[in-house]
Amino acid sequence: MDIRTLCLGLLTLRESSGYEIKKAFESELAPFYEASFGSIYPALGRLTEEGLVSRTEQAQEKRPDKKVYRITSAGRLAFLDALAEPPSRDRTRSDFLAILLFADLLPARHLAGLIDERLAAHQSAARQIKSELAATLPAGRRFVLGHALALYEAAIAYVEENRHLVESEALLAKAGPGSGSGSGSGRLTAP
Amino acid sequence: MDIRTLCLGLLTLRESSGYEIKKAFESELAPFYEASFGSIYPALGRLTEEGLVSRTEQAQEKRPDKKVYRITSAGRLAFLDALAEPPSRDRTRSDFLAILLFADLLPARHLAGLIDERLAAHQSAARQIKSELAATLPAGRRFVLGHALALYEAAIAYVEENRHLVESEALLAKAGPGSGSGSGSGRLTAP
DNA sequence: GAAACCATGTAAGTTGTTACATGATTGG
DNA sequence: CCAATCATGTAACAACTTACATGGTTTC
Repeated sequence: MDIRTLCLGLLTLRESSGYEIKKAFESELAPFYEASFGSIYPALGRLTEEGLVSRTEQAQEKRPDKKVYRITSAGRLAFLDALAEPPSRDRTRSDFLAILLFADLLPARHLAGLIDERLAAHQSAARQIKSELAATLPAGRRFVLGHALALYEAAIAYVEENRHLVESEALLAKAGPGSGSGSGSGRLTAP
Repeated sequence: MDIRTLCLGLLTLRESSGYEIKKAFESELAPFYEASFGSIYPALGRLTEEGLVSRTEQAQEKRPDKKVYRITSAGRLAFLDALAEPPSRDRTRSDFLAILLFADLLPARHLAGLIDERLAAHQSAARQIKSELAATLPAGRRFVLGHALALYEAAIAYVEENRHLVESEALLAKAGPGSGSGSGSGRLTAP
């Protein structure tokens, strides 16, 4: 799903300026999409040309005119079509995991620092989602926020329980065959 | 971390042809990176020019010469430098979650189909990771595989427990305020 | 007999980011 | 007083992907 389509989708929720669309990417669509102004403004321009959104300008003193975009009925239909398409599979890129794959090339204290930072970041993200979940929310939003929270919490738990795998110098070269550890909870090898 | 650097990293594990690097992306670096031939071959060419890898050609009958790449000591140093850089934050894009955010625009049976497919895909991915974890593995690889497994399992559990949020027509318009549901386990609202 | 695997590479195209250009207002 | 917020846009650049080009071999 490209930025253009996502802008259209966000405009089904409420009318917005480009600036507000950016913020919507950072709340509604975080943490599973992001977009910069450099892609949002051209996308809104194209949607306007295509008649999928309409634009009204609100003059403002001492600021550039605010341009408010509203989705048109053609836009709604187009967005429904896009939603009906089979979703392409998730794509993730994680420097953190790439680095940890090569853990044996790095000193344990460096890894410990990286892991501490990651845990702190995830804990703060989880806390923020929890506070958002306290409000009344549309079902889709609630589902998606809860999903993000569940993944953050799983990642935190996993990293806390298994960081010893990459932090013990003695174990860096190799680890014994897994004891199965069926359900992903608990340590993957003895400490 | 760009494809070029990741190729270099994979070559610290073993010497490989471009074709084998592609497969390594699909095993070692899955599911948190991917790359096509169109980026791998040029990356290997550039690394060779820069002296970070060496290339030897193995003539083969009835096939293009196989070109085997080996990392050089300059290459090892360069990769260590890259690993020491602070990791950029994870970026995920998920059409599935984007679609679910707009669940109220879609019929419940369509959503049910999407969710069934996602569960099947995640279950199969989890099964495959479990079988890989049965072998003896370097610590970094084990950590990273276990991480992927933990996230798949958390996603499966969450979706199974909360799909009712988006599948009950009656609840589509809005959901009540959360009962907190502190630790992400359990349902977010009553069924 | 079709699909997947082996094996390399290029060119064109997509999609997006970063930096540039500009500048007032508000909150800590 | 410094950072963040509000507000829009363009141009240059980066990084990939897809499709094209080629073709034997192995497995179901």
